[in-house]
Amino acid sequence: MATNMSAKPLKSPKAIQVMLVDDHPAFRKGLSALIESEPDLRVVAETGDGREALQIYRQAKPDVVLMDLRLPGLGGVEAIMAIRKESPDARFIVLTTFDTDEDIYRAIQSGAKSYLLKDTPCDVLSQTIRAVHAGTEVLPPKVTARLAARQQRADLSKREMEVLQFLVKGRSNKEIASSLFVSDDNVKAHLKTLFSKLGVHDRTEAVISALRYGIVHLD
Amino acid sequence: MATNMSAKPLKSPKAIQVMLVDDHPAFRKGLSALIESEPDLRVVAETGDGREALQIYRQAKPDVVLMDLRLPGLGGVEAIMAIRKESPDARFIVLTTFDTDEDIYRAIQSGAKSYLLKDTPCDVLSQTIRAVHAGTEVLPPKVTARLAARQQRADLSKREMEVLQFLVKGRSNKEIASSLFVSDDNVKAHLKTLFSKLGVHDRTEAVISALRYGIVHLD
DNA sequence: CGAGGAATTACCCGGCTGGGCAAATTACCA
DNA sequence: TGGTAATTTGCCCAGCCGGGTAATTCCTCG
Repeated sequence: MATNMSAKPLKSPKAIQVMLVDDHPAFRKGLSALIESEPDLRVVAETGDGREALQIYRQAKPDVVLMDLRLPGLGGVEAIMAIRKESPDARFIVLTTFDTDEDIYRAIQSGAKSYLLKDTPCDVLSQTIRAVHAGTEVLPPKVTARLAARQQRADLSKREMEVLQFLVKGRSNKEIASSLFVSDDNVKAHLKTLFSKLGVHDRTEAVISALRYGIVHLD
Repeated sequence: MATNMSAKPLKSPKAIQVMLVDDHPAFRKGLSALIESEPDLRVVAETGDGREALQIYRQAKPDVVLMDLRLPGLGGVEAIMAIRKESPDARFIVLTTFDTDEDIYRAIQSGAKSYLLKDTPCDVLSQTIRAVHAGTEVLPPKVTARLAARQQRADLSKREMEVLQFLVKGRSNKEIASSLFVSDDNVKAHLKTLFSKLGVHDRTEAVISALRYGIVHLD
């Protein structure tokens, strides 16, 4: 605790520069404490807002970004894509509570190098930061399994996604048809392919699996 | 930072004793740092497991418990009830990511004195700990609103709940009927009252609102 | 340029679903 | 003990839903 009475810097100038993006202040505080307690790691920026993350990244130019997925302002995946558009070499670790197939898939698609759940032990966290900084991808077995499961599933077409959005709002075929300015039968046609892609037999099951997979959300 | 070189204790012996129950190590670390930075607050115990919470409470006898809801081992509400059975005066602050009507309702029913979301600012957190220790109930406006909304809704009967459980599994009327050893028509009868209580017109909408309200979950 | 996938519409049909109406039994509370 | 709520079964019926089959247009990729 009291080993740093002299004027020399607490951190090596070559410490890995970490940025935190998470909307839970206390969680950020915990991550900070954790990271700062490692001699070779350093927190150089943090925010709880997705949109703000982009600006702050520009200023701080961190080596590694710890990013939550559900954020006010801009989603984590969108934030990653926005930052990578300007800085393709940016390295991201997604750190979140959510572990659906689709969340994981989209995060990796967007360029995240690792995907960890928030119940990850502290030592694994710091190790992952070092690994990702060194260029390694770090994916826990469960995450890899989910990713594989996702890739088994057929992608939904654009129209099928639209229909699915209405399904999780509880809309009937007629309502969906008139919202999309198409015929009743057309909605039924899309539902048929949607059901087979999701491996279900009716709309209620479709909503349930879509929510389970994380393809759509309730909010 | 360096004001504590002497041998006198860092904390007043009368500091409020706080216990943390949350399965995110880093979040707990953040809460600890936050609480320990207040002279009148002190973390005396922590765990990430619901079942363990009971034993640890017995040993530590904290003044206030910060409790998450989704926990391995035993749910937060169940843990609160178990502890209050032995120690009716125990004071709980629920601190969670979930904010459904039903989660809030059950937490308050179980005897929690406050309900905060994890994105709560740090200063509000410490203030709430002091307030709850002093015997005050602390409920943010949004939480109060949800609680009021919950009380508007009619309670579901035991049987209606059972039927609802099957609905969120995607079961058909026939399947539900044979699982419950009742007639087809009986399931339809329960669905009728269920729909009217939830304010919906079909099973898909019923599943959606039940999930929204937090009456049932997907896992 | 041809093949294939996406989007669209159409028809038929059996079955499940949801609404309305009625009634008997049980159980618990006032 | 009387009333209220929960649980149960039954019947009728209109309508939405899901499966099968088919054909057209458009766009893209090889």
